[in-house]
Amino acid sequence: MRMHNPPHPGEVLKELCLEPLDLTVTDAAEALGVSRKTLSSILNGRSGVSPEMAIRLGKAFDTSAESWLNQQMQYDLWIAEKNLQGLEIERLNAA
Amino acid sequence: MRMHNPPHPGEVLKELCLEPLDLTVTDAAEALGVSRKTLSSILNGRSGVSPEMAIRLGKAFDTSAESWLNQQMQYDLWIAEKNLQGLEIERLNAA
DNA sequence: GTAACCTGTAACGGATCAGGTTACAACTAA
DNA sequence: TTAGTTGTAACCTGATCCGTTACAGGTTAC
Repeated sequence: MRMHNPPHPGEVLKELCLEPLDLTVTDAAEALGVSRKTLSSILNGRSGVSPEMAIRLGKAFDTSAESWLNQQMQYDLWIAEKNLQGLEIERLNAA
Repeated sequence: MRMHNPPHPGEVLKELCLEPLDLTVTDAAEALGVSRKTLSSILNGRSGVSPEMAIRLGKAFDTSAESWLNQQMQYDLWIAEKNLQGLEIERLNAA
């Protein structure tokens, strides 16, 4: 409800990390210790940021792994909410 | 680094949601719209809380889906950090 | 033009995971 | 004994992460 179309973490990664440093996908992937395809897939929004990838990003860019996973979470949640649109679930918590 | 052994969300779910309401696994699973096995698997720490499950939990127990996913994230991150123990990644952020 | 990169991506395969159904053994309570 | 609850094994489907290899298209330098 809160977030309208949260950005895919890959966009943020590209705009805030790779582009400012003029890093090529190839070089960044090598530095992160993953294949070029894996990083490219994230940058183009075809894969999510896994916990392990979040740790790699945190170490490489001196950020917190949590911040990357939080972005991924917001994105996944937004997708899931669209998928479960109209789902009715009875309230279980007693007053 | 911060969290020592964060609890699996299933533990929290059992202790804070099911037990206080005397809810059986069978009844809760039915109310959530998932199979008994799926819920049991989460409660016993054999499955994680997916984004869709987080939404179901949020609706059923009047909590935020984010809170469930955050717990799952902390747990996943803790596991991933153990798996990547000793991983060295060169710092890429220019000063 | 040619060579050297960088890039996205298709096409494999492997591993893991969420989720379902069915079925069974164990336990508890009426 | 009978009924309800529970964990879980077995099996299936679909999705996702990651890897390698290979290709086509782009850019840049010579």
